[in-house]
Amino acid sequence: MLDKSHKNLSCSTCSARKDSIFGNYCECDATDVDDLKSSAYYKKNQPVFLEGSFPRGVYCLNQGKVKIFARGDEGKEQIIHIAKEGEIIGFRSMFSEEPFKVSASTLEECNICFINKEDFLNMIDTNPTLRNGIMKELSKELGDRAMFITNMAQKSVRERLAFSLIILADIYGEEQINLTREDMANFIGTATETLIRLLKDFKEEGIIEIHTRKLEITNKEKLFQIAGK
Amino acid sequence: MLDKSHKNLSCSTCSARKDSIFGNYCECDATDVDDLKSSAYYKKNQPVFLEGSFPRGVYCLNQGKVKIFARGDEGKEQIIHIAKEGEIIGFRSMFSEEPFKVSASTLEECNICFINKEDFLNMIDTNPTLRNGIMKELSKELGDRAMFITNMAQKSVRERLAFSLIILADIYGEEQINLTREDMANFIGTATETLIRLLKDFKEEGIIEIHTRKLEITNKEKLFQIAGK
DNA sequence: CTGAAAAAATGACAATCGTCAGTTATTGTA
DNA sequence: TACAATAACTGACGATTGTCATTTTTTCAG
Repeated sequence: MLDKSHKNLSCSTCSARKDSIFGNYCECDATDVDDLKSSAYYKKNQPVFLEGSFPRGVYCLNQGKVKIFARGDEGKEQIIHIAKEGEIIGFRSMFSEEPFKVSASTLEECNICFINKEDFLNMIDTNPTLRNGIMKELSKELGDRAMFITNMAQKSVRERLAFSLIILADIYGEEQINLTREDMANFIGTATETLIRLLKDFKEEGIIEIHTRKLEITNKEKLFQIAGK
Repeated sequence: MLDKSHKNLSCSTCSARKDSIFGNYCECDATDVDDLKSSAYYKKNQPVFLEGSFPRGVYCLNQGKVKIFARGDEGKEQIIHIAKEGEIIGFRSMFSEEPFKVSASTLEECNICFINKEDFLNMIDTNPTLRNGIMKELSKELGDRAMFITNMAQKSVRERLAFSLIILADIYGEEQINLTREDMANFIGTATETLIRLLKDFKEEGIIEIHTRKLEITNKEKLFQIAGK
């Protein structure tokens, strides 16, 4: 259970900071950001922002994971990205001056800081290093999405599952992968039933161990092999 | 046949300029850019830049269409985007400081201008309007790709074909859509044979007319209906 | 601790779609 | 204009994957 007295959160002691854009690109004192931000506790499955709405600022993840997803025509979620500690989310629509094209929702308990739109844009304007970091980030993501699209279009579901498990293992790090079957299916782009069957196959092949909700990868080599390259 | 004496190209008389980032965001005189750029004629199916290489600058399309594509594990192309007159391509990897994640190749005869990396980055640094335009562009594309991924993952090939034809009609404007079946299949994310069969269906349903290579859309309403929303 | 609700799992079945193998049509060039 | 090369097309077939219906397991609030 996370500490809900979120008032205590401080950028200077934020353990996620080292992995963030702020940590990497901003020479400025952490206290500069501290004064601008507010913090909030989010419980599991709580929306952070919604497709179609206009951004009021950016969100910086202190603790917990957040899914970024779009909805298909029949309302089915397609998870585009899973953000972890240190990531800043929701800044794209601020630059494009469009409403959000995607929604964000917590996958577990989270502590999330918020920086106001004007303050953030002001930081970008006055801090070239931060600005370049953001541009680098945007460009990198565009490259990643090109690969994501290619995988979606050309790989079988089995291959995509292997590929996605590698990505998820990276996101979850030391922890075990902890997603509902539905979320995982929506990340891979398949039906929940198909995912469940394939997970069973992987288990029988000794690639993963299933501890109810949590997944442990026992043969990463083979995952790479199935995913292709 | 395009004029191959590309030395004549000038930004101030460039008909593509009004649709470009330069036209929209750059108050600076067109002659500023003119002095920096060089121009070149590309014949059909000529590479502009290649996945894995490092960018030396950016390319601005004066005339013609260019496909942007990634390759899957077995070398199969996945077309991510088709760029038309006025678009600037190849600037993402310059910011991310990574090699190109995608390749670009002409789909027809093209005239393409080139701006050196240093000159372009210098323009970005000194021109906030242009810079914001670029950031807006990057963000917009990220939003578009989220939708692209969702379509790929959730729509049937028939739905994706309808959707893609709408996009292609927009890109080709007054002209008729003119792509090889293979390129079109690689854009939609399907096998060439499947595409051909579906085009035949669409023709029989009175949605398109096929003039050998060129496609004409005769019932756009129905395309929207099939594509979903 | 218990029961209701949510999630996970299984089975049966059909449709979509990719693959392979071969034919016909078109294009570009000598 | 002819011919070789490339692209477009057709047919047959099976594997993959989605859908629907149902059962089992897990979660969580009272």
